[in-house]
Amino acid sequence: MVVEEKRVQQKGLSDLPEVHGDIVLRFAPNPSGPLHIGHARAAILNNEYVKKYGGKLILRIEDTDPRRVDPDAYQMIDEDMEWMGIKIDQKVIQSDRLHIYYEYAEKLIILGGAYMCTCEGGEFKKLKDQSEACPCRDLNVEDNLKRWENMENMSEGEAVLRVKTDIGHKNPAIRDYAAMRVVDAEHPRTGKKYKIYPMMNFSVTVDDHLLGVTHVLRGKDHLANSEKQKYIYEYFRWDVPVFIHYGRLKMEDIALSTSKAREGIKKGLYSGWDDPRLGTIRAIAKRGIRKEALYELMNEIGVKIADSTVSWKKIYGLNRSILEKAANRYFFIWNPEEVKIEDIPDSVKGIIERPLHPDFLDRGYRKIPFNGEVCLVKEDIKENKVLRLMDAVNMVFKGRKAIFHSLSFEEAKEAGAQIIQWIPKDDNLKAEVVMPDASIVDGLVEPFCINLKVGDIVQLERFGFARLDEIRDDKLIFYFAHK
RNA sequence: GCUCCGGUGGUGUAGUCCGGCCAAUCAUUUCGGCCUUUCGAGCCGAAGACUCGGGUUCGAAUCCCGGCCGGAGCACCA
Repeated sequence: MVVEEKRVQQKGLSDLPEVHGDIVLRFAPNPSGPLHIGHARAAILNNEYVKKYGGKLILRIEDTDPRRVDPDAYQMIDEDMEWMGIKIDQKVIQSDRLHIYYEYAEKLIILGGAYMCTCEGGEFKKLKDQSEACPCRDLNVEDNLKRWENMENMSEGEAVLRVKTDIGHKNPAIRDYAAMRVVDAEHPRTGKKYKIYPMMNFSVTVDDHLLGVTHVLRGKDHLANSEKQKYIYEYFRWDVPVFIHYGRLKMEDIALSTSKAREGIKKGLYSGWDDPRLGTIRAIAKRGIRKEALYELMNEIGVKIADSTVSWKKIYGLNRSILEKAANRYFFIWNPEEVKIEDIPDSVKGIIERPLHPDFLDRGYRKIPFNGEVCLVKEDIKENKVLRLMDAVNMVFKGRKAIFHSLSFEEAKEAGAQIIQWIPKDDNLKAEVVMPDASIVDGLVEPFCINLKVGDIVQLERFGFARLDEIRDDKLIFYFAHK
C-alpha cells in the first residue's frame, strides 16, 4: 500500500535521485583564486548530501589549464574549505594525473571514439557549424595513433584530439569537441614537464569514472558539457553518473569575477582577497558572517535549476539569528564628544556593571568606571532632551552644559529619555570599524574590550555586529557585519 | 543568429512529474502595535505571488500550443 506523500512539507534539501547505498560526490574547483560564494554553494551542497546519505566527498583540483592557475589558490582553497568546516575524504589534483588522461586518450583513439585533428581552429568551426566533417575525422586508428604519439613534438594550436560525437547534432556545441590540446606554458606545479593537457570535458569524465562518482552536482552552465561527456561514457561503456544542474546564484552588489577582483587587488583598489567588498569566502568570514548562515542559505536555495538572487539582507537575517545569541555586547562610541555631567551625586560614581548578554546573565558582566566625565556619540546629543546613560544616570543638555537629571530608570522613562551608550572619558580604547564598503568609522570602545580576542564577534550596542579582526598599536580593528 | 533551459509575493522556497485537499507553504522583508535599560532580540497583527494569451478538462500553478521576459552554451577555459 502506497502512503499518500503529497502535501508533505519538505524540509531542507530535496532528495537525490537514484541513490543506491553510499554515494560519492566531488567538489571540483579550478584553482584560479580563493573560493567565492558560488563555490560555497557547490561545496556545501555536496557536503550536505554526503552527510545525508553517507558516502564520500572528494575534493578535486582542476588545474589543467596552466595559464589559469594561481599558485596561491591551492592553499587558499584548503583554507576556505577548512573555514567552511568541510571535511573531505579524498583529494586529487589533476596535474598529478596527466599520465592517466594520456592513457585513456589512447584507449579512446583505439576504440574509434577520438581523432587527431590538425585543422586550423577557425576552419574547423566553419565546417562544424554546417555539420560538415573535417578531413581528419576519417583517419584510421593507426594514423591517429601515429599523430597522437607525435603530438608531443607539435606546437600550440597545431593539433587537438577530438571526441567523435555526432557531426549532425542539432546543437553545434556538442559536435566533435576537443579533448586534448598542446599548451606551451609553464605549469605552476609541473613546470614544463608536460605540454599536452586534457580539456575539462575529458579529464572530468575520466576522473569521475575512476573515482567512482555517483552524482555530479554542477551549475547549469555545464548543461552542454554533461551531454558532451556522455559520449565518452558511451565509448568506454561506463556507467553515467546522475547529473544535477543548478541555476546561477546572483549576489546583489557583487558582480565581481575572480579575474576582476584580482585586477582590482593588483591596482590597489582592494586591500586583498579578503576585502569586505568582495564576495570571497575569506571576505565574508572576515566580516563576521558565520559558516552556519551560509549552510542555511544554501540548504534553502537547494539545487533547483532556475536562477536565484540572494540579497545581503537575506544573509544578514540568517547570520543575525546566530549572532544574536552568540555575540556579547559592548559599548562603541563613534564620533565621540567629551561631556562632563555636572552635579553628579557621589553615590553613583564608581564601577557600573552591565551584562555581557542581556539574555544570558551567567556570562558575567562588563565593568565600566563612571565618574561623570564621559564620551557620547555626537548625534545623540540634543538640547533639552533627557538622555539615560545605560545603567548609569539620566542627564539633560541645557545650553552648553550637561546637567544631572535623575538616577532611576523609571524616571528616565517618565521623562521619555532616549537610552544611549557611553564610555568613560579617560578610560577607553581606540577602535575603528571597517564597513562593508571599506569605509572606516573611527571611535572608542569601553575598557572591558581589552578582554576580547581576535576573531571574536560582538554586538556594539546600537551600532551593529562586528568581528574583531586585529589589534594594532593598542587600537581594536573591527569589521562590520550588519545591524 | 543557432541550441538548450527556466519564469510562484520585494527576496528565497514548497507545491508542478501523478490536475481537485491550493481563494497557494514556510522563511525573510516591509509596515503597525506590545514588550524591553540597544534603534537588537522576542511576541501580536498587517501587506504582498502562480509571466501573458489561447486550448484540453466538470475542474489548471500543475497538461498542450503560442507570445513575452530572463538565463546558459555556441574555437583549444573550468
